[in-house]
Amino acid sequence: MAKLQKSKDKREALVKATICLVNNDGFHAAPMSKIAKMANISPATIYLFFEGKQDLVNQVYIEVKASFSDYAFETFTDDMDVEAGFELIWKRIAHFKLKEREEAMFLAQCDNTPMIDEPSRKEGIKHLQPLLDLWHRGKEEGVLKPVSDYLLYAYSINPLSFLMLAQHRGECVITEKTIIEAYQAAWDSIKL
Amino acid sequence: MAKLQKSKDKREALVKATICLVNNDGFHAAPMSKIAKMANISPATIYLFFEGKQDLVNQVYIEVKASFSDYAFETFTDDMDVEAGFELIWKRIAHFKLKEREEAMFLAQCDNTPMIDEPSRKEGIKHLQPLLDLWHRGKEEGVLKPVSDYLLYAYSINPLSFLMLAQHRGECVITEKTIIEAYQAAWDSIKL
Amino acid sequence: MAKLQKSKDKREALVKATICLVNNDGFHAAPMSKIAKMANISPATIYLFFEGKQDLVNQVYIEVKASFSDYAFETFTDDMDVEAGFELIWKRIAHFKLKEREEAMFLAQCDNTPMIDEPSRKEGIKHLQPLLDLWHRGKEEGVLKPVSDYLLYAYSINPLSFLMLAQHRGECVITEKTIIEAYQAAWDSIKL
Amino acid sequence: MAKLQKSKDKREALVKATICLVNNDGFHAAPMSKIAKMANISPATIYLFFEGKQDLVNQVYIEVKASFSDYAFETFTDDMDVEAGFELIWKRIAHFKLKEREEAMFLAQCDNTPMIDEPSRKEGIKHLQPLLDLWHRGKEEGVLKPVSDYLLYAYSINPLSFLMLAQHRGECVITEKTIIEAYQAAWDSIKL
DNA sequence: TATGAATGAGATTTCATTCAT
DNA sequence: AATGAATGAAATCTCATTCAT
Repeated sequence: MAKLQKSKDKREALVKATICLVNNDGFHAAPMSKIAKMANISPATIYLFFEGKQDLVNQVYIEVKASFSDYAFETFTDDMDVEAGFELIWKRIAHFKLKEREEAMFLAQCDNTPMIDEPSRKEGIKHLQPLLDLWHRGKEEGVLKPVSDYLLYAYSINPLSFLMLAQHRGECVITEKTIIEAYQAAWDSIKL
Repeated sequence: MAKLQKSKDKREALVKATICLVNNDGFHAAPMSKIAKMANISPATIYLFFEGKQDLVNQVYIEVKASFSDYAFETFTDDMDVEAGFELIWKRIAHFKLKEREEAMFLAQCDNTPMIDEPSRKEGIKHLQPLLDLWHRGKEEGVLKPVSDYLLYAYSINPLSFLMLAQHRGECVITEKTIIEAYQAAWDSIKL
Repeated sequence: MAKLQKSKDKREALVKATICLVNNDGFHAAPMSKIAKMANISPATIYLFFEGKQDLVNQVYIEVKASFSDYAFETFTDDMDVEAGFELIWKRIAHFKLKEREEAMFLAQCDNTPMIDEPSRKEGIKHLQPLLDLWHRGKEEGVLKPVSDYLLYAYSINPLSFLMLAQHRGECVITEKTIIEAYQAAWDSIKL
Repeated sequence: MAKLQKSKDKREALVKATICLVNNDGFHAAPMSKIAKMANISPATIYLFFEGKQDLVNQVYIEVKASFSDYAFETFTDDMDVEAGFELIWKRIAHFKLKEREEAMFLAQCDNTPMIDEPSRKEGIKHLQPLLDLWHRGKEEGVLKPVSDYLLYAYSINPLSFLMLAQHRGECVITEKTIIEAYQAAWDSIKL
């Protein structure tokens, strides 16, 4: 049990290190040796947990995406009305991005880069289903614009990633007020 | 003259090859040797035009960003009223992204990655000034929401990049109808 | 322990190979790959011990210089009178140059070339202090000419390097008789 | 004639550039392209004057050595008595090294490095014959120690190179007084 | 004669991965 | 399970040299 714990700790450290290095230097400047050093383990040990670098990144992506989705939908139930449900989910997402900046940044980079392979990307997206269902209902009820989910996502969810990145580069600061304004913009863009 | 032309051609080929390879494989999987091969020149020749790989990518970014901005603002004059001006610029941007998919993709990846260094990023952003001026006017006139430019950009411009990427991955198709819907979402998100 | 030993052996082999190749071909014709091959290791392994080629050469220089100085001053104590002390040191130096031809040759090349960077050169020279102290005393006692240490070194110590090089090129042979004659010349040049 | 002059100028510029760069960076850091740039000609043009880099360096060596020897022996005639003749030559050599620092430095580096090939080295040494003849006479007359020419050279001539190098590195300054002291040391080391 | 452009060959260095322990 | 050492393969970059003009 203690051993198993230690093993989990190592894996956890690896995941953290990967996120941190990829965020700051990009995939191409995050060598395995650096990741290992930052996680305080030997490079060779990485291969006990992951098949290789691609697998490491893929798995980190999937896990972070899952943790992101879990957070986003934790308080949501599908009996909520569409606007309330959307606001709830949106705010949870925004909160996650503020609270878990490192993980959010990592996802943003993964989503705009050929860094993750297709199967893993698909796997990561699956968790968004509750939101898609909600949107489906919203369109049926005439609350949301009758446009594709990609469009809804592009306008109501994805902009948060852009704001995150800008903040990370020190170009702007995201405050509580920003969040309120952003939600308004998000909702305005998709509501009918 | 003929020589100069040939030299320009080589540079041009290099730029094209860089865009293409980075789009498909990412910065880390676009080695100089591959870029050279695709441009049909010797790897050594790259260094006649660029100081190194970082410089190559930086310069390509700046050039593509400039060509993007030139296109976006070509028909815009600052005597237009805010909504008309915005629609004009927005549609030019959308058109550019449809027409020059490769270049647009490249920009999307650069803008979401620590691939480009800070000075080059700054250089690339400078060209957006006319849009920022228009927004400034829009806020003064009470046509636009009184929020930061980053927010306006995140909600009205950036979503197009997301749609581009999704299309590139084969997840969705962008049609004329999509563009109309997208414009509506964009304008709804920022108009007062 | 066995492992550590092996690691030290590799480093040792690298140092030996560097000295040998630089002696015969010069810095510019001693590529890392050749050095690695001669030391029977992979080129990549060099970088486990040294930061790069410049660091490799610098460190080899410092080590050889230290080993040279250690030998030169091993039997010297500062209670010896000046002439006896000088003769002792001089002969040790001469002996070192005859015995450790490779190392002596290497030092000669380093000392006459912009091959070693300034800090390392300074580091290497530090070890000569006992000789400088002896000379200081010699000048005070009126045994040595009241001239700068550089002059004393140039005339009493450095000529040995020239003879070494000439012998290495096959131009002359250094015998015991040569050493005796050389010492006489050295002493004559600096004694008052 | 004008053309011939221009051609000679180019060659001259090449020689100067080679000396300068090798002095400051060493043979290994004096690429043909840098030499060409410093001489204000195209790299290709070097090959109109020299067969390649090795040939360039060899020829520069031979020329500088010849110019050095010419200067050294210009005022010497073999009817002088040994001490006077030696003093004359020695002082001319010292003067050359002070006056033509760049060229002297270059020779010092060539003489301690596997930079020059054997035939060229031999060629360069030939010019020293008058000094060797003088020494031969000096030994016969019992004025000089009966030791090999290499020893005489090592102790009476070569030390000047060491002083030059030390001065170039900024470690010491050679003044008129230094020259007088150095001559004394030189003569003391070889006179019987 | 002179050159700017171009390059093949090779130098240095990096890195994902493996292996002996 | 865990690792430090080691490395093959490949990446970036340099340079002496050549070629078309």
